[in-house]
Amino acid sequence: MSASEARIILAVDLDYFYAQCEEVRKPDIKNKPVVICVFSGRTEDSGAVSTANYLARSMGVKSGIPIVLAKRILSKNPDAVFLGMDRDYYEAVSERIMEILRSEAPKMEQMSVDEAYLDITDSTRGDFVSAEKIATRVKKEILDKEQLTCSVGIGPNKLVAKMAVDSKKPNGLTVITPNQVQSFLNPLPVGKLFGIGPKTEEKLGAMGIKNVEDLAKYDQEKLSFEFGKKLGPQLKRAAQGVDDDPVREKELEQLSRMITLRHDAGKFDFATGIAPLCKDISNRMQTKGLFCRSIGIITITSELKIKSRAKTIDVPTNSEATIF
DNA sequence: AATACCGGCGAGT
DNA sequence: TCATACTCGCCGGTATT
Repeated sequence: MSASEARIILAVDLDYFYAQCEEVRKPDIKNKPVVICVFSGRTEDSGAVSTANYLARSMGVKSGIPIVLAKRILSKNPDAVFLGMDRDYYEAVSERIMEILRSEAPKMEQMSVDEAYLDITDSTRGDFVSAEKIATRVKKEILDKEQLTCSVGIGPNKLVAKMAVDSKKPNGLTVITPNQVQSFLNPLPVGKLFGIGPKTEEKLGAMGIKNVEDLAKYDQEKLSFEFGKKLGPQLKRAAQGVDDDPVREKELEQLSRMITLRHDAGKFDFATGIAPLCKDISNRMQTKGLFCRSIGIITITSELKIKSRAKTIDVPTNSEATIF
């Protein structure tokens, strides 16, 4: 790669975001275990934990576990706080923070409500010491203006920046320069590599690939055969810390609305069940001035199997009736 | 042969 | 029953042009 292509990418990740937002809003819960819940309404406490503050995490409460399990874990902790998710509030906080980040670097890509990448190649002129100063400034600005901590990772591309930010949380700042990339990634188990989840980790393990170094050295042809012509090469490149994906603002391409049915379906009246969801989606699209041609429905069965059906129409729409 | 679409998975927050 | 609500990307297969 020529010197002109070298980049410096900064990844920002707001710490335990929903729970931290609640701590700012309700300072009295700051030193208690805080658990943000998505109540499904099936029974009293059915649903899952969205996120939890670090005190709750230290006791074993983490994202995705059932609320009843979290309550069991914290049952000896009378001051534990369980709050329903308030997405509108978190999104409002997020928007203000994303504005701060955008003002720091115009090349900004928001990945989710609490994560973003900045391409700071230009303002640092390729200097990682200068990059670290920007990171410190960003952290201070978010803390001063919103009383929130975040973690920052800096690397030569999005993948390494992401791996760096994940390596030290909360309130972390990790810099990985190009000549540190291999020693940083090599010893990690492949499952820690961004993009490799449980299924892929299992399959790689069966092939004798345990850590990132094993994957980085593995035969390209065999990887392509096992994982396809896209994912195969991508896996090896990721293991080598190579990633050319540019930082760019992405347009929202999918909007969805999901609910848990109050009871198992048996026979289910789609007309009454789906109508409110169509209305929600239509409202959101009209607010954002969006139109769509592809409309689908997804169901998840009691065995957690996914069934989906989709249609593409000729004339773009955002009308409730058409979507319905 | 190229492109679009479909349904199912996998991954991440 | 312990198992939320999103969003994005890829795969193999089929349909359309």
